[in-house]
Amino acid sequence: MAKARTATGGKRMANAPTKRDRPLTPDAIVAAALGLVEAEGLAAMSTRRLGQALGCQAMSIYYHFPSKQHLLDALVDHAIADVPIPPPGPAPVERLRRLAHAYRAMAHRHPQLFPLVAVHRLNTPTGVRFVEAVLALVEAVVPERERAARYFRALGYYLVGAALDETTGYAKGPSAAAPVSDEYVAMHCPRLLAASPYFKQAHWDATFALGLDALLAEMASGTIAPPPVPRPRVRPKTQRAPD
Amino acid sequence: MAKARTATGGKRMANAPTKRDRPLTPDAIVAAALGLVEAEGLAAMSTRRLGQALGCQAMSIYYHFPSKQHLLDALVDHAIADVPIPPPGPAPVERLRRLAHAYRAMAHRHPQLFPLVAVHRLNTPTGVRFVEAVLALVEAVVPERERAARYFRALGYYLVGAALDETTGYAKGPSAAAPVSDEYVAMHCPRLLAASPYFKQAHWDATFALGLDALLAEMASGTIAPPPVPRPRVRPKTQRAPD
DNA sequence: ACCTGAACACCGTTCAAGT
DNA sequence: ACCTGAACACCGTTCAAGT
Repeated sequence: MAKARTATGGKRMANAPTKRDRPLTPDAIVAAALGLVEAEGLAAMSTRRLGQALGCQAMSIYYHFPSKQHLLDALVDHAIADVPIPPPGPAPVERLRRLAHAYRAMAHRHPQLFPLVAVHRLNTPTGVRFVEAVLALVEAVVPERERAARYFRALGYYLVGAALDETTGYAKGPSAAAPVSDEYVAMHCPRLLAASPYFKQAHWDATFALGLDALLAEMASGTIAPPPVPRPRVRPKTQRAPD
Repeated sequence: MAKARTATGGKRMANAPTKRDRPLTPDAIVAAALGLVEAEGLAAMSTRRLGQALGCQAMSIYYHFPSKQHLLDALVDHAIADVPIPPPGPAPVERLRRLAHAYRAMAHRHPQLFPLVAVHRLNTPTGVRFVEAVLALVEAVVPERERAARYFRALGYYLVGAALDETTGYAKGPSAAAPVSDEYVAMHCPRLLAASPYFKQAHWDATFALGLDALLAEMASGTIAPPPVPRPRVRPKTQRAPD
C-alpha cells in the first residue's frame, strides 16, 4: 500500500532495465525475482514489475512458470538449497549446531524473502531432501525415534521463529501503524525498558546461540520426561505423507 | 490468487449481508474483519469484501480507520489481548508454561490471522504491556537480567515458530504448487517417512510440550554457559526504544 | 458527523494473436 | 517455440460530494 512511485515505469533505469538480448529462462526469471524481492520487498515483486526488470512483458513469465505461486515456490527452493549441510567430521551435536547457524545465515542472506520461506511447507524435492538431511543429524544426536522426531520439529520451530524475528524486525519499519511512544514504555514497562539493550542487533548472535544451545543440551542429555503418547484417534485411516 | 468467485457479489448471502441498521463502529469493523479472515482467509479480507460483509461501501471503513494497515494492527491487538496472563499462585516456571500454552491456544483460535501476528512487532500499548507481563514471568524464573532477556527472546522464537507451523500447516493446502509425490519421499527420504506419523496433528501437543519443557528446564537450571558478550559497537549513538 | 460514487494506479491471469 | 496486447475481475486509496 502507498508505494512511492508515479504512474508507468517512472524509475525503470534504477533496477537493471535489461533489454532482453538472450532469451528468457526460468533461471533468469528466478534471479531477477530474487533481486527484486531483496531490493524492493516481497510486495513489490509483481509480474509487471518483474517483467520490467527483465525487459519483457508480464505475460512472458507465464510461458516459463504456470503461475506466480510456482515462481514463489522456486524462490523458496532456491533459499533452501542455499543452506549447506555440514560435512561429516565433528560430533553430531556440533554438526547440528552448525546446520542451525547455516539456516539462520540463509535467512540473513534473504531477509525480505524469508517470511515466505517461514510459511512454506517444504514439500518439493529440494525441500524433502533438506528435511531428510536435518532429520539424519537430529537422529544422530537423539537415539530414540520418537524423541528425535519431536526434537526435529521443536528445533525447526525455534529456527524459523528466530530467523523470522531477526528478518522482519529490521527489514520492516515500526510494524504498528500507530506505534507506542518511548514515554509510554518508560512509564508502563520498566522491565522492557531495562531489557531493551539486550534486544538490539548486536546481541542477536548471543541470544540465538543461547536458545539453540539450550535445546541441543536437552536433546543430547535426554532429561526431559517423554510426553504422554496420544491415544490412537477414532478414524482408522491410512498414515503416510511427509506432513 | 485464483479465487473461485464470479463477478460482483456472487455470493453475498453466504457471509452475513448485514444490512446496516446500527451505525458503523471500529469494534463492529474489527469483529467483521476477524470473522472474514477466519472464514475466508487473510487474502480475502479486502476493503470491498469487508464492506460487503458490513453492508456498507469499502470507503466507509476509511472514516473509522485511516488505512487498512491500521485495521490489521487492530486485529493483531485483538489477538494479543486474547492471551490470558496466568494469575499468581503456582510456581513461576509453571505460570510461564501456562502462558506459553495460552499463547499457542490463541494461535489456534485465530489460525488464519496468526501468520500476521507472527510477523508483527508488538509496539502498540496492548503489545508492550503483553511483553512486559511475559518478561516479568521470565525474570521470575531466570534471576540474571541478561539471561532473562535472552531467554525471553528465545522462548518467543519457539512460541512463534511452533504456532506458525501448526496454523499455516493445516490451514493452508500443500503450499508448494507442485508438491512432491509420496513415492519420491518413500524412495529418497526413509527417515522422513519413518518420522511422519509423529508429525501428524495428534502429536502436536506432545511435541510442543517437549520443546517448551526443554527450554524451561534450561532456563530454570541455568546450566548453559553464558554466551560471549558482544563488544560495544563502533557508533556511539543513543540506545533506547523497546526494539 | 458519517457515508458514498467515481476515479486512479495498481494487481494476477485468460485468451487469442503475433513472430 | 516463445512472446505480446488487450481485456477481465479484482486491489487500496484519493477526492469531492452527498446526507
